[in-house]
Parts: sequence; structure tokens; C-alpha cells
Amino acid sequence: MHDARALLELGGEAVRRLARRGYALDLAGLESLQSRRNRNIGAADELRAESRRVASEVQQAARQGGDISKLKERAREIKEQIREIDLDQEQVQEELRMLLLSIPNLPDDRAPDGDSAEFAVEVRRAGTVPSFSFTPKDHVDLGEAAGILDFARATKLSGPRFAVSRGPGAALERALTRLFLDLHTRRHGYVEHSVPFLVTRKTMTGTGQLPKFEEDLFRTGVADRDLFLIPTAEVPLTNLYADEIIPPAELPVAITAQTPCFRSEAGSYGRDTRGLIRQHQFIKVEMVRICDPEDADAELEKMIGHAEACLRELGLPYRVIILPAGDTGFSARLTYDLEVWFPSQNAYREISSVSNFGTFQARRANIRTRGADGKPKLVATLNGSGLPVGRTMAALLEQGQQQDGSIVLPESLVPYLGFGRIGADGTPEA
RNA sequence: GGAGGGUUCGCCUAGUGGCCGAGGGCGGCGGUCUUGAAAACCGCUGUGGCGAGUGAUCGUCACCGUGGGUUCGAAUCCCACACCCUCCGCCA
Repeated sequence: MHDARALLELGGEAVRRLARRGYALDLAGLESLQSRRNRNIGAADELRAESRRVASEVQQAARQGGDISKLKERAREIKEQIREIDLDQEQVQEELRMLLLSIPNLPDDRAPDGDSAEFAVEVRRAGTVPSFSFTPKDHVDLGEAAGILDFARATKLSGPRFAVSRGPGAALERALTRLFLDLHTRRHGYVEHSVPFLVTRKTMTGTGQLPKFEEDLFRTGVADRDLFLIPTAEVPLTNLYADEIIPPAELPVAITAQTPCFRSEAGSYGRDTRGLIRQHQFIKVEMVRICDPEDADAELEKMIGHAEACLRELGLPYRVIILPAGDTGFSARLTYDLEVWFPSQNAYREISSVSNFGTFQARRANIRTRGADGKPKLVATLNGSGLPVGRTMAALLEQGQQQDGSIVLPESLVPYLGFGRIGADGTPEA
């Protein structure tokens, strides 16, 4: 969410910057709401002060046995006036809030113009793209042939866009989860959390999923409760600090969690329908950092490094890009994507998104710290995938495939798996 | 799901219509005393919004779980809701 005043101060500049992401800001509408709100505050404050004065005059007059009917009359008038202002204020606040909640974050100047992948700016490439002496299969064919992935039965259970993994496949998911968590907690200094997968509407609003993107979420409405399945651990992790003031000494906060993620993927049917790439449910390790806004850029760089470390550890070739302004998520100022190489597609595909949200989420969720003057001020929030398990597994299977259908896995996973290779028939092999 | 009890300024607690933004204890901070520490004693000590000032700070408004109501006036009375606790039922 934006601060109305800050947005108005930017004026035409805000309009221009939001236009970069295809949002048309109604500056005049915002301005009139804001000034109506400020007028109301001033008027109501004065009336309340007078109301208190009158009340104490009544008391005094009553004690001295004077006539209090005139004072009571005046008090009643004041009350009526306050009621009117409050009523109007309620309306203004709600309109203003809904407007502000629906305005996306201002894009960072470093995000290029444009609204699709072709406008992305490549920052760097790392790792060696493998060459195969045969035509590489995709992870679905590999996994199904080896019996470690079962999409047909998953569909039987839950419909399309779900997966079952089996034997070494399931073990691989578990191993990846542990490897990522170990990297982040032992090497990168994050504190692991275990968090709820169902959260309230307020929590979803704090990180920006609501009110605009309700159709992207799965929702439960049982037993008089209205809860949403989290689409990412970003939601519970960031909102841990909602309505709190974090002591400056505790910054930066660096937290991580492994959770299932649930996404309706409404409107995306027909895209990436095959395999583990786009699922209604997948496991992901998420990193969240909360810091002083001054440090956000440096913190973002750190977190990109932490996501890259996951890929490096697995020997997966990847590239880093900056998303164009029009492609950046609603709440983010600046997003770097990590894209991993998929041999079957002969292309880099998104595997991690690392974003700086500035104070946008902090204002929604009311997360603050204290400035040098001791006064409360908003923090900056950042988050990044590190990494989604399904997509990583897909990349690993394709990357490690041999001509005979067996799959060689990276050394770093052997301690977790107890094997380093999956035979063509799905048998784990040392 | 049923029956009770509770929610006050970091913690514990007092407070049933105005003298209560709110008393006491603990904790914290400062001081006296002491070679030092402890004890004792004295003083200070809730939070947030907005506004002013380079600043220590000052002004102002709000806040006794939340939202409504009654009243000239509500921590206090009424209604609804949320959360916590205890017991019963059910349950991984």
C-alpha cells in the first residue's frame, strides 16, 4: 500500500512511474479524498476538545446547583456534529483505503520498460549448459519411465496440475528441502520457522495477495472461518511481524521456512501444462529479509546470492535477469529472477524470484522499526525463493539424464539421499 | 458442540458513572549512601497518530481486547464479536 501523501507529493512522477507497469493513477481523485480526510480530522479534533470542556462545565455547574440545560443542549449539538463527521470520515477512509490497496508498488528505476520476458535484462550467467549426444527427454518422460513421478494417479486423486512422487523421487524432494534449509540456516544465517499454511484475510492483505488477487488463491470456508491456503511462505513469514515494532538491533531479520504452496493458477491453463513446472501444490523453501529501508538494496543483493547458492550447490546452470516493470509483481519494486537451464526446452526457465518490496508491504501489514530519532518508521521487506522443490527436481532430472535413462544426481545430495544415481527402472544406485 | 471464568499502562494487580490516562507492587532508568556491590531511601518511568523545533523537547488528539449503544460525561452500565483459560463431549 502507498502513503497517500507521499504519492501526492510525487504527483505526475507517480503517474509516470505507475504507467510503466500499466496502471493509470487517478491523481485528482486521490487528492480530493485525501483533503476531505484531513479536513474531517481537524474538525473532529476540535469538536472533541470542546465536548470535553462542556462536560466538565456541566459537572461544575451541577455541583453548584446551577442551570445545566443550556450546556446539555450545546453538548448534544456537538455530539451530533461529531457523528456526522465520523460517518463521512468512515466513508472517506474506506474509499481511500480501497484505492490505495489497489495501487501497485512503484517500480524501481533499474527495472527496464516493457511487460514481457523479451524486455528482461540479463545480469549474468553461471554454470555450464550441458550438451547431450542424444535428444534429452523432459522430466515427465524420465520420471514416469523410472516410476518416480506419477501424474496420472495424482489426477485421479485431485484433478489436473497435481503430482505424486515415489520412491527415490519422493526421497529427492525431501533431500532438496533439507539441503536448502541447511544452506540457509547454517551458511546464510536465516532462522528456520514452521508456520501455518492457512491464514486469515488480514494476513493475505498484509503481503498484497488480497484484495486484488483472490481468484489466485484456494480458500476454505468451514466452521464459520474464512481461511486461505498460502501461495508462498512469504505470507506467514512476513506477517509474523505485522503490527509490531522491531528493535533496530534485531535488523536485518532473516527468516526461512519450508511450506507447501497452493495456487489456483486461474487463467493459466494451456501454459506449461506438462509436469512439475506449474502445479496447484508444490513445496518451496522461502527466504524473507526485513531491514531498514536504507539497506534494502544491499539486502537484495545478499538474497540473490543465497538463491544462487542453491543452484550452484546442485551444479545447475542458470542466469539472473531483472524483470521489466510491467512484469514485476503487484507488491514489488524490483524483482530479479533466477532462471535454470531446462535441456528439454533448450531454454532458461524461471526457478526463483527475489524481490524488494520497499515499505509497500510494511505499510499494509504495519511492520515498523525505530529510526535514529527513536520514532517508529516503516521497514523494508524482501523475499525470494530458495528454492521451489518441484521445479528444481525437474531441472535435476533433465540435467542428470544419461542415454540409458538413468539419472546422475549431484554429489551434494548424496549425504541426504544415501545414493547418487537413479537407475532407468527407478532403482536407487550408489 | 455444551457450561463457566477472564482480557486494565513491560509483568502482576486496584479500580461499578465525573476528582481516572488510570492507583499499588515488580521490573527498568537516575540519584543518595558505599572502596565496590547488595540492601535501604529519594525521584523518574505506558503507547501511538498528527503538528512544531537543528535538538533535548513541546503542543494536540486517540487509546483500559474490538465494534456498537446509553449518558452532558463510560475502564466502570447495555448489546454484539474476538481472543485466552477451566471443565464436559469429540478428535489426529
